[in-house]
Amino acid sequence: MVSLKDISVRCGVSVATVSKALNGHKDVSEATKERLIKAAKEMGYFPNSQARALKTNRTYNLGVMFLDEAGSGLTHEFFARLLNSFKIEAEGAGYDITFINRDMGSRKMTTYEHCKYRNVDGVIIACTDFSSSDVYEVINGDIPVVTIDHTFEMRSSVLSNNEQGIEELVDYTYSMGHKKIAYIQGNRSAVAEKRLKGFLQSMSSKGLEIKSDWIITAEYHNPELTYKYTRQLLEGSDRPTCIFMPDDYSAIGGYNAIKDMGLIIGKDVSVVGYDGIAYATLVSPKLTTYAQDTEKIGVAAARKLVALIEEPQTTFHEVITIGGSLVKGESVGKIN
Amino acid sequence: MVSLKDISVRCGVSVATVSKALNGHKDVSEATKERLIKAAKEMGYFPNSQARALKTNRTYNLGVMFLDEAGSGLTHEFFARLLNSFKIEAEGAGYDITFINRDMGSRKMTTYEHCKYRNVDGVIIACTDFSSSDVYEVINGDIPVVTIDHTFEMRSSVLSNNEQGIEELVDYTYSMGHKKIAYIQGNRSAVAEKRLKGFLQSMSSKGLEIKSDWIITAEYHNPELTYKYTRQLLEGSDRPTCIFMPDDYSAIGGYNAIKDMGLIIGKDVSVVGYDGIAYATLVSPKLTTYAQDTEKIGVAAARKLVALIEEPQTTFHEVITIGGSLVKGESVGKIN
DNA sequence: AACGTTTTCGATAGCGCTTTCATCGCATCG
DNA sequence: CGATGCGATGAAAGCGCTATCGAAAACGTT
Repeated sequence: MVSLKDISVRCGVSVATVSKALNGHKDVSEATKERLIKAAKEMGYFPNSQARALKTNRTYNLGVMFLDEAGSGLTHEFFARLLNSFKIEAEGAGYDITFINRDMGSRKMTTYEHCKYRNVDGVIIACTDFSSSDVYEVINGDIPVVTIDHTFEMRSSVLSNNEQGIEELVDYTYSMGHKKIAYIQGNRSAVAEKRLKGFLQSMSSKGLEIKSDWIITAEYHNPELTYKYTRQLLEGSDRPTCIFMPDDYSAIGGYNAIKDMGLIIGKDVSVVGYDGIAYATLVSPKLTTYAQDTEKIGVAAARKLVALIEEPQTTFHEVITIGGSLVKGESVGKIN
Repeated sequence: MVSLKDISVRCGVSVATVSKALNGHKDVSEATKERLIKAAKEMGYFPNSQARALKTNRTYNLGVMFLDEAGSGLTHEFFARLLNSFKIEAEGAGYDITFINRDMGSRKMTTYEHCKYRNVDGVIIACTDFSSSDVYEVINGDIPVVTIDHTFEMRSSVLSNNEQGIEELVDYTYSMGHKKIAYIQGNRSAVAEKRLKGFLQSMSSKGLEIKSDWIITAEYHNPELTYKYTRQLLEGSDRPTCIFMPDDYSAIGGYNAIKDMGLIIGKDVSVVGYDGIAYATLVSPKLTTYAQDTEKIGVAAARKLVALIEEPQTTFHEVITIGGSLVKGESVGKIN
């Protein structure tokens, strides 16, 4: 590896001057600056990020914290898309992405300790158990943090407009004539709570009856469970005409339940998802859902995090809400 | 941040001794070792990975190189699952994962230069354009590399048994009575070639006719294109009884084409996918496919890469093939 | 008691970089 | 012409850590 010293020797200047020239300081003449930059390029110089980090205490590395048990995590399309846009935006700002966890190798450590060990400049927390002690430790630490879909006091977060999303879905469903709507929700979480609130408010503002039997708690990303509860709902004597599913993926479980019972989706029973994943437009009938703007969420999170790192004085903590959009599929039929 | 020096001061020993004690060297007495380790824990000490890397030239960081244009990449389930298991295995061995790309921020650089900049100990290359100059540069560099689903001379790789997978699918399809089989394949690549070879060999070994019109090149992960070609195949006067799709995801495009034409999957036309993604068992009818063992592939890649890094003398380059398994869904019907 | 051997520890150098401060030449000015 | 200021450069320190080597201490042996 070619170092600053190599360049300095070849050009007959000091290491300090080379460093300044390459970092665009102004106290070095244009002439030598040009000469040194040219030499650096010719010699294939690249700075050693470790050495620089050691000196400056800045790694230009961002930690990504998320849960990866139970096959979720990377496999989760919402998260994958989010991470993708976050990554692109962060890279554009000059930051790399590193996964942060607890216990790397034989070295026992908490996630926060891991952050310290790697010296990440900031952390994004998404798709995880926000009540875990690992999250708590990071939140209360001194590293800039942005959380996704969960807010903490004195911290920044990016949220999908979950409440409004559900409301729009209820509006649409109602406009199609549905009055008997069941609601299967995901794991207990801030997101689930927001959505449930949106659902309940919207229902009651329309004067629609909310049967407690029709509010069911299942799990996100679990089609089997949704399958089970969908059957349960449809086997009752009083059937809902429309069922809200926890998310698009688990909605497929609902689809299968309905099909298995010999009913027709969008005619006998309508279905509503949430997320707007790619499959939503591929399944038949196309799923009516609310598309979260994962790209915007990722970008917003990256920008906020970078701002918190680079301009801590002039950056304030805030809750950024990103709107999504209703996707009218074919899974909600008209009722007369 | 508490450093070695802090510990050394508090315990009245030298920095060197503390370092040795914490790294388990044998030239320090059990007594002091114990004492120092205890103090380190009490003081919340964690080594500074940058400083260590600077000295040892080992970062315990692995670079992941993959394409993320065109919405593929992280969103690709095959890759996401692969990365997940790779990550878990690597972390178990004490390595972190960092994404490696070209041009981070304003700093123009090739992927290889990025690796040098971050000093990654090794690189895994997957899901990318293996003919790109960026890959070429890394392959010819001096960093340990493992490639997925593509082999290079003098380098290690992990492959899915693509050839055999397709053969098993042909065997099964044939056993269900199919003789008129069409084959839609993905982008030109080593994988596509292997699979095509498997298909052609298997077909001819059974004496089945291979119509050149029925070998179509589409794209991986592109349901729209598969939709188009599936229609094209079925609109011809001579219809295949079974169509092989590039992958499970694009198979959904085929499903839709068939449904839109008023035909029934598994009865009028049979469908075969490839990959074994989660949706394969959720769509209806369940997709017959060949499940790649992404977990094993990721684990094998991580193990090989770590071996190449840690025991370069006793590790040889090899091509590791990971077997998958036939998934009999409901999309291939019996023909009399 | 004298010597060799082993164990335990510390001083030191240096990884590659940035940053502070001193230096020095040179133009400017009263 | 000496004082002043300014632009350009370099010497040196140090970030936190590991590795080398030599010193010192402890031990065993005759």
